[in-house]
Amino acid sequence: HQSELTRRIYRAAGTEFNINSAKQLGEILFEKLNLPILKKTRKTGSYSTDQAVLEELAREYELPRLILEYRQVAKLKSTYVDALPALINPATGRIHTSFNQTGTATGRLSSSEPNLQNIPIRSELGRLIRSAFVPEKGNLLISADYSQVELRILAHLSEDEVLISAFQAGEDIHDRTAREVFTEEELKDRAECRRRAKVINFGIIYGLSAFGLAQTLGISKEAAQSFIDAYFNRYRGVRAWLDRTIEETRRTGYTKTLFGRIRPIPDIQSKDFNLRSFAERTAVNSPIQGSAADIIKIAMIRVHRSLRESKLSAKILLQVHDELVIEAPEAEVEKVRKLVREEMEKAATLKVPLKVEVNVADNWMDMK
DNA sequence: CCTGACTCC
DNA sequence: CATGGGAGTCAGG
Repeated sequence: HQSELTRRIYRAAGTEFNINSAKQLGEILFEKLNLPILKKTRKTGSYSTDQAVLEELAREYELPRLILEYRQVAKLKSTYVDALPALINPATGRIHTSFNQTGTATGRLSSSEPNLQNIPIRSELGRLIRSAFVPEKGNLLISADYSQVELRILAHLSEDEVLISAFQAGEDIHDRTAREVFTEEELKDRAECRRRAKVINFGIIYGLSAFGLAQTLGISKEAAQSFIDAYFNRYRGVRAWLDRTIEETRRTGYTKTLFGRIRPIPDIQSKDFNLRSFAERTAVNSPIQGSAADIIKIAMIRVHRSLRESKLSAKILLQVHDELVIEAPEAEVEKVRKLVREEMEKAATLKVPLKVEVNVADNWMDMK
């Protein structure tokens, strides 16, 4: 645990210091121990000690490895373990978040005080925090999440033939991209190819560059560029849509979601390359992320209405961008499962089906 | 109050 | 030339 980690860090550093201070840590790593300076921070030009830097240094040195572990534990403790119990409302015995409906640029909701849209799930230790979220006695939690909703929206918007046929056939989209992009020889390591294809698929939605892909996959920029070229060679419709969307945004000055939500993108006409590049990535991402936000909002209304009309007492507890968490009496679970899937899948009719995964458990950790 | 770090989709 | 979209919270300074 944390105190043991702290001792080991002081020993590796050869001195005691405030581990939470990026400034002090930078001085220890790069001035006292003379580790290689891989990156400076953007605004202040100080030594970067971010995750990517520490991970690279951790290949050769002990201290950065310990710091990474310390930071993970410290964050989980301060943000969740220490903070959440104090926010239990004595009247209800529950934590109540605020959902903000006008805070984001794309139409997503945000959640605050506390943010229940960023409860840990990826790390083993972090996941344990989810097990503290439980339903009332006699009830169960139901989680319903849209499968690959943003890539399905991309398929719809771009009308790309390969993407559409993959989703219509119910294929694993990352596997399909792997088969489209990589050679027979490369595909012998199927798992690695799928992992890379997944990074590419998501990256496309964010306007990924060869440099960014190279960084993420730990490969050369040239190799990354050839993957991207291979992707666009197979997904011609996606390339055309990206180009068309940027061109149209440049002309009109705004982007629009499937349901008409507008986001002004003034920088798209900037002469500053940096500003304009950010604007172009925003212009392709916003209609995708924003349409997904539109769809789940429609789904929330449909689910709520349908639960009421069916005289069910199940309640929507949370929305986490592509997921709804519902609390239902055990006796209602089978009905609610079916109802939620249907209402979410029918919230919008696209050129590809919307698919929803439903899971049930007696706590939020065991739901997947 | 800003920055940089960590958490999520 | 810089280099993946959208958020919130925490600690340090």
